[in-house]
Amino acid sequence: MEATETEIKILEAAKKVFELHGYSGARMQQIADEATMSKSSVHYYFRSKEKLFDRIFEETMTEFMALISTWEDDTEDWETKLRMFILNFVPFLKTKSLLFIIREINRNPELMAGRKNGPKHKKNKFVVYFEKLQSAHLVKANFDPRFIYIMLHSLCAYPVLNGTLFKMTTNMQDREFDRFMDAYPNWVADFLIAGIKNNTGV
Amino acid sequence: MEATETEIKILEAAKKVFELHGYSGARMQQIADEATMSKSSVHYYFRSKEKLFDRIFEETMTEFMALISTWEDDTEDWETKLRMFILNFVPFLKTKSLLFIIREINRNPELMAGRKNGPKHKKNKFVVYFEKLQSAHLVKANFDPRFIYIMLHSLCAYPVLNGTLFKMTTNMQDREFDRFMDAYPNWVADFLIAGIKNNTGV
DNA sequence: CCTTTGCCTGACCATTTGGTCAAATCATCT
DNA sequence: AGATGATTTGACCAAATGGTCAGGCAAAGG
Repeated sequence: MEATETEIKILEAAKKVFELHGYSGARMQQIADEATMSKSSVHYYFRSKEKLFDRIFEETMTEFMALISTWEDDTEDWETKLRMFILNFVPFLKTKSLLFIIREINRNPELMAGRKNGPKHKKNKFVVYFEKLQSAHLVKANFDPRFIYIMLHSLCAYPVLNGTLFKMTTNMQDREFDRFMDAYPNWVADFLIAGIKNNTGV
Repeated sequence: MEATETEIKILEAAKKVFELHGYSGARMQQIADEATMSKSSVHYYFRSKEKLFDRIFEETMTEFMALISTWEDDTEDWETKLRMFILNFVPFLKTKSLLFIIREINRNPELMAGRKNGPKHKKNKFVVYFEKLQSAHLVKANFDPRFIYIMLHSLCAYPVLNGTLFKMTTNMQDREFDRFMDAYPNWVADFLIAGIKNNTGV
C-alpha cells in the first residue's frame, strides 16, 4: 500500500482516538479534528469507520507480533537475551497499543480469526529456544517453557496495563510509581533468570 | 441500598452488556432485552445510562477491592496464604470483571478519583505483611515487597485477560489451553514461593 | 484561457440511541 | 368494588452519528 502524507495523518489521528475510546466510543468527527481536516476527507480516504478501524487494528497487530516474535537463535546467552527482550518490551507497551488489542479482541474475536500471516503453524520461537536449551542441559528441564513464556509476558505487560490501579493499591504517587517502573524491567529480569536457574518446584 | 428483584435483574443484565461492549458500545435496548423488559422500565429504575453504569462500576470495584484486600495476619504460614490467594484469585478473574475495570479506567480516569472507601491512606495489607516477615527475618529482606505484590497480580491476571492472544502465540487449542490454565495457579505459586525463598538477585 | 483531474468540504440525509411521558396494568388497602 | 399508589410499556422526541454528494478549488496540461 502507498501511504500519502494525508493518509498517515489520518491513520495517526485514528490510532490515537481508537486507542483511547475503543471502536464504539471513537467518533469520526474527533478523528477528523485530530487530523485537522473535515470528516468528509476522512471518508474520502477510508470509505467507512470499520475500514479505517480494520487498517489500524491490522497495523497494530503486525507491529505487536513482529516485536514478540523477535527471538533469534544467535550467539548470545539466554540470560542476556531475556534481559534485552524485557528492557525493549516494557517501553513499547507504554504506547497503549496492548490495551487496544485486548479490548477489541474481546469485543469481536473474529478480528483474530481473519488474520493472515499470523504465527499460526509457526512454532513459538521463544518456546522452541528454551526447549533446545533444555535438551542441551543448559537449563533445567523441570518446567514447561510455555509457562516461562506466559510469565514473561504477564510480568512485562500487566503493570503497564493496570498502572492506575497499582498506583492506588500501593499508595504510590505518579512520580514514585514512575521511578518504580523504571527499575521494574531489571527486577523482572533478575527474578526470572534466578527462578529459571534455581527452579525447584515446577 | 435496597435491592428489588427487578433491580437485580437489571443490574445483572447491565453488568453482562457493559462488560462485553464497554460503556460506549453498550445499548440500553440490549440491556432491557437481556433483562426481558422494556427499555422504559430500565430507565424507570435507573434514571440514565450513566447512573446505571456508575452503579455497576462501583459494585464491581468494591467486589474487586474486597478480594484483593483480603490478607489477614492470621496464623497460617506465608507460603500457604500465598498459594490460597492465587487459587482463589485466578478463577474470579475469569468473570471478565477485570478487563471491564481496566478498560473503563482508561477511558475515564475520573472514575477512580471519585471513589470513597478506597484503600487510600490504608496501607497495602500484603506489603505490610511481607515487611513484617522481613523484619522478623522469616524471608530475605533483599527485595521490595511491592515488587512481589505486582508480580503476584500480574501473573494471576494477565493470562486470563489475554488468553486469546496466548492461545494463538503458543499454538494451543481451546481445550489444551484450558488444561494449561487449570495447572497454572499452582505453577505460579510454586515459582513465586521458590523465588522468594531463593531470591538472590533483586 | 480553458479543461481536466484529484483533493477537500459544507450541507444534508437516514438511522440509531438515550431519554420522556401519558396511558395502561397491577397490587394493596378500605 | 373502588380508590390509591406503584410498576410497566408503547409511542414519541431530540440529539448524535456514520455516511453521501454536488460543488469548490488548486495544480497540471493543452
